[in-house]
Amino acid sequence: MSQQEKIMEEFRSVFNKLVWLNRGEMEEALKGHKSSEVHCIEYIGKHVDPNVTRLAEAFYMTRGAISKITKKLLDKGLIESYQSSENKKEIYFRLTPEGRNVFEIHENLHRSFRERDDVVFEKVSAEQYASMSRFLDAYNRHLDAEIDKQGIMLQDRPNPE
Amino acid sequence: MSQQEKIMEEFRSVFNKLVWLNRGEMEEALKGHKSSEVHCIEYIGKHVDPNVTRLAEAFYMTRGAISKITKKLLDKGLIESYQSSENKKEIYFRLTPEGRNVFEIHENLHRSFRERDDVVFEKVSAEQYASMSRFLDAYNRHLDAEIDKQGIMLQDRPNPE
DNA sequence: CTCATTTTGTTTCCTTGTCAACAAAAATTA
DNA sequence: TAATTTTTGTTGACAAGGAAACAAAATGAG
Repeated sequence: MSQQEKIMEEFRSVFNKLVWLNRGEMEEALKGHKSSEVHCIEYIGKHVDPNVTRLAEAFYMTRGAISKITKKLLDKGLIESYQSSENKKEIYFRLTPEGRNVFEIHENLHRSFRERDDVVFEKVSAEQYASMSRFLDAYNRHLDAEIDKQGIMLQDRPNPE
Repeated sequence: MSQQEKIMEEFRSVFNKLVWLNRGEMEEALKGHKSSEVHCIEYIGKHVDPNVTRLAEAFYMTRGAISKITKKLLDKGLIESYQSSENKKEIYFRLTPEGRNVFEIHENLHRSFRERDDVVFEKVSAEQYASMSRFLDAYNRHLDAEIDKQGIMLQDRPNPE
C-alpha cells in the first residue's frame, strides 16, 4: 500500500469513528431530535438568511430532503420562516427561542467533544498544524476543481430526447 | 475558531467532497451496481471467510442492512456463499467470476482516483507523511478507547424491566 | 450432559433521503 | 414588454438503512 493510500485509510477510519461516536452522544443528549435536524439548526443559527437551497448545498443533500427536515423543524416550533419584501420566492429561516435552546445544547456538546479529543491535539506542534493545513487546503482546492470539471461534463451532456 | 476546529473542518470538507465525487464516478462506471454493493464486493474480494457480521463491523452498518445487500449480490450472481463443516451457523461469501470482474473494475477506478489526486500527494514530504500518520494513529487509538468506553457504558446500563 | 446465554443471519416495519415532476417566482432574452 | 429559461421550494414514489423480533446454531455454566 502506498503512503497515499495508508494516509487516506487512516483518515477515513478516524472520520467514520468520529461520526459514529459523536452522533450517538448527540442523539442521546438531544433526544427527540435527529442529528440531521440538529445540523440544520446549527447552520440556521450561524448564517444570515439561510434557505432550503443554501442548506442543501452546505450538506451535499437534495433540496427535497432539506425541505422535509425544515418542515419538521417548523412543526416542532424550533425554527420559523420569513420572507423579504423584494423576493417572494425565497423562504428564509431563523431560530425560535426553543430552537436557540437546542442550538446552545448542541454547541456545548461540541465543546465537550473538543475537550474529549484535546489529549490528541495538544501534542500537535504549530509546525504540524501548518503542515497539515497546507496539505488539506491544497487537497480541497484540487477537489473543488475536479467537482467543477464534473459539473461541466454533466451539464454539457446532450439531451437524448 | 481554534486550530483544532479549523483542521477538523478542512478534514471534514475534504472527506465529504471525496465521497461525493468518487461515488458519482463509481456509479457511472459501474452502472447497475450501487456503491454499497461495490463496497461489499471489495471487502469480500480482499478478506478470507467474510460473513454478514464482519461486513457490518467493517462498514459500521447493521447486520440487517448487510444481509439485504448480500442477498442482492447473490441474486445478481456476483457472489456465492459457502459454509464450513465445523460451523453450520456462519455463512461465508466469495466472488464469482462476474463478481471478480466488478472487483477489478472497481480496483482500476480506485487507481484512477489515486492518479487524479497524485498532484496533491507528490508535494508531501516524507516527514509530512510521518507526522500526519503519527497524528492519525494517535487519534485512531484515542477514538477506539472512547468507543470502548461508550460500549461499556451502554452494556452496564441496568435493565429497567 | 443440560439448560441458559450469546452469536449469527433474516425479516418486517419505519424513517430518511433521492429522484423526478411540478408550480410559482425571478431572471434572461428577444 | 413578452416570451423563454432558470431558480426555488414542495410533493409523491421509491430505495436504502436502522431497530427490533425472531429462529437456529454455538458457547458456557452448572
